[in-house]
Amino acid sequence: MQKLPTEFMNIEQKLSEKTIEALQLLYGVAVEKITFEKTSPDFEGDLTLVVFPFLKASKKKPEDTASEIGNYLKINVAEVASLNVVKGFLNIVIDNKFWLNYFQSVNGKTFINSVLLPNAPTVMVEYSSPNTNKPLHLGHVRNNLLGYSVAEILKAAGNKVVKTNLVNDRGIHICKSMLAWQKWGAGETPESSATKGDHLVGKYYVEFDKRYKSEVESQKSKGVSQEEAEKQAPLMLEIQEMLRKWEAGDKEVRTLWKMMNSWVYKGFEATYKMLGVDFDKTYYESNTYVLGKNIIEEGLSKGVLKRRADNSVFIDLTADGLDEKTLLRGDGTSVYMTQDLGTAVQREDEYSFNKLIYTVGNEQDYHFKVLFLILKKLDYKWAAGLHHLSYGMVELPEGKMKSREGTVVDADDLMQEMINIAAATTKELGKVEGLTEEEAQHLYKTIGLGALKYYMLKVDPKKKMLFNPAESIDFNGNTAPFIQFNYVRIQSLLRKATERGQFNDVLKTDNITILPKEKELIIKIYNFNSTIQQAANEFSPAVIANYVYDIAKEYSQYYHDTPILKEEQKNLVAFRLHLSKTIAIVINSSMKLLGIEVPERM
RNA sequence: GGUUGCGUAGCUCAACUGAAUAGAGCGUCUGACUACGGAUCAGAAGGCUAGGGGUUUGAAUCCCUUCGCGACCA
Repeated sequence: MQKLPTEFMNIEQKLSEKTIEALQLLYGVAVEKITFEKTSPDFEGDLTLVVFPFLKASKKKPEDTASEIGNYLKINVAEVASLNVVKGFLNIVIDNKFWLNYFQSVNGKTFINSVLLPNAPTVMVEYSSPNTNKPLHLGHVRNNLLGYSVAEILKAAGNKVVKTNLVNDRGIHICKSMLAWQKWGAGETPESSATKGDHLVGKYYVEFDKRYKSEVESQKSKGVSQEEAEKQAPLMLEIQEMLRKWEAGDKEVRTLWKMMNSWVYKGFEATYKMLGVDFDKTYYESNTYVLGKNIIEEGLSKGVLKRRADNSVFIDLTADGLDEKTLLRGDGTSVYMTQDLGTAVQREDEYSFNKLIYTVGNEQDYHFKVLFLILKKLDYKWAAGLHHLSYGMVELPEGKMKSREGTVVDADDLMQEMINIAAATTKELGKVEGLTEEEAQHLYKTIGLGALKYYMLKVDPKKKMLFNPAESIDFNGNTAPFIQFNYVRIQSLLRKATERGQFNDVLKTDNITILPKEKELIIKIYNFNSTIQQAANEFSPAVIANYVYDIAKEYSQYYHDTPILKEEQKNLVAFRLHLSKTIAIVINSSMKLLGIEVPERM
């Protein structure tokens, strides 16, 4: 983390200490902690103390109490330039020199330190978690972007991060595409059909579903009930037989499974690469699904788990407001929960993490609540570091995505679509002049995917969101292209200034009167580190997204009404250029945390 | 039915975890506009924060309740 000048770091604390002193001296109350707030933009000042809580002790009017405390601070804290009192709010103005000094100390520096402390906590972030029977869709996109961004934010906040992916590569749904391919695929491969592997396998999954449904329908027309028809359809019997063979390690089935999965992985790899996400470690359910049974034994011996008459094992969570949860069926087979217990323990053994973050949709809120509670009851002390990063569904303007109605938005198609829109818009605005074809293509990708990523990340993860592609790629408003544009404009400004020789290397801040907007910007820069911390604590890229938009917008206004290069005073021009440059660095760093690239020209 | 999450301008989202007149963007209306790069700028309208009650000096935020939407669990 960037070191702030001690003087600056101390200002809030100094004020806080002196306030405590004042309260003791004036009213004889002992207060442990005082926090200052940022002054509302409508009022003059930088920091604000709310005095309402002290009225009981002072037995005076809010205004008088505020003035008394204020006067004490003015005398005892040198950096206090002036004060004003509005009702119960004491607004403190900090000396301009102070902001300038601060700015000088961060000028042009990178804010995110990539060197970790030796005792940095380890945080594991699991995300993506795809099934190998179909390609990724819009919902996965939100998952991947969230997981990746949260991992980057945690890194920036000083954690050692391990990104993991748990691939669901086994089970009945995987067998479906296998069987369909075997029966009707006629040896089709990704190469022979020029199709991405995951899309090809997905096609057979759909094929199976279609045929199976028609079987069920024909059974029903013979008077069989829905439930019976589903169970007795020949395809269902075949698929179950295939799953049995897979579990028994049947050579033929396993070979088919391996081949089709390898197609899918190749497809996923391309999608991940395009999306810009990656993993340090990939787990496969085919390896982990047997885990967890030993934990059940352990739990039984500890008496935390109990066995029913039918031999199934369960845990009673009714005292915690939850239900009884079965962990092992009567026939000894395990359930999802069993596997997740085993996986968590295995990961702790491998990495001894301080935190483990599961990026999974909010439809699984209950599952994770139960999982974490069981691990706590089993007395694993690391269970306190488990966290479910739960996110809401992505909806489209036309409504919800339903795979059955064919309204699923495919991830690859979506990304291509975004790039196409970006290309069309960019060309229309005449921004590609002088770029080679290759550079132009790269720019479209940067803008298109940036727009997509920003649009999905700017919303609070736990809330459901509406995805509107056209709106996301707007060059104005709260969008990535707007932020990227402001970054690019600064680069252009700096180039021009360098040509004119206005950009001195050494920044001198003597005799500068800073504008209110400049002070605002400096304060925002100052808040960058605490914003990263907040985002890390909340596991929320939205915090960063809103921050970077705010600073870009503020800068945009500043740029518009300040003649940066026209000013006579040389050191003022240099200051404004340095301020611009630092803002560009903040924008770039923030966008990196969101996994978004910024172009140098656009 | 049980559990749980959500409900903020016409629309998409904020509000630093309880503070000042609830903020942006898009859209709408009214005026401006020969800067270093605006796909511009300045103003305006738009809100009983789903409804009701409570706690508090102070509530979009915490508690209770009704309604609406969703998700899980049978």
